[in-house]
Amino acid sequence: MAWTEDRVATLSKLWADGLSASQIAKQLGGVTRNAVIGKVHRLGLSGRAKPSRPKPAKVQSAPRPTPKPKPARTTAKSSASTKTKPASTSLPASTEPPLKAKPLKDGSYATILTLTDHMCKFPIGDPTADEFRFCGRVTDPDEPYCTAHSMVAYQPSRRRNSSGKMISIGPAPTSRKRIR
DNA sequence: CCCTGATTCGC
DNA sequence: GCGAATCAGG
Repeated sequence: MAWTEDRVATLSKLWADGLSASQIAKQLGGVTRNAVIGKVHRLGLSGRAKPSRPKPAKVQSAPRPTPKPKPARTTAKSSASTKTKPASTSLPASTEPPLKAKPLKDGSYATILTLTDHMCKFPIGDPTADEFRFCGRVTDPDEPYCTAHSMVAYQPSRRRNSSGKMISIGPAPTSRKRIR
């Protein structure tokens, strides 16, 4: 399974959303959690919830039989500070858009198998549940999400409504399913 | 024992 | 670049 643009986009979103690698792997399908983690590292976005760690005192002193006498690895690549995630779209309004999860109304939902190029790939529902689907609305040829969902997807930070109601779209890092 | 991410290295 | 194997920690 190749890492297409939309899959990488989904991966990035879910990873930034706080989902674990195994959950992302199950959702994407065809990959293991190791693949997800490996890709995440390759993309350069490994530490997401670790802003307070300028000195990664890794205790990698394990006597693993891995000969590595060449420390030519310049660790000066982690330059990302507490910067927010770059949003491709413009900054949304102060209040969240009135757009909620909107699956197809004729009953046919888009799944990971029925997704095509111009279908919105915004995840809806619990990723670990069987009822998990995607938006499926028409999108621009470039963006993985429909116009409305792209704004939601690239929100800089999660906010709660004044009535204590969470934005009920996207995957929620709740519930864990037993596998294996 | 279950899970998590991190790293290495053969492909 | 990819990901299984492995490591290390919670």
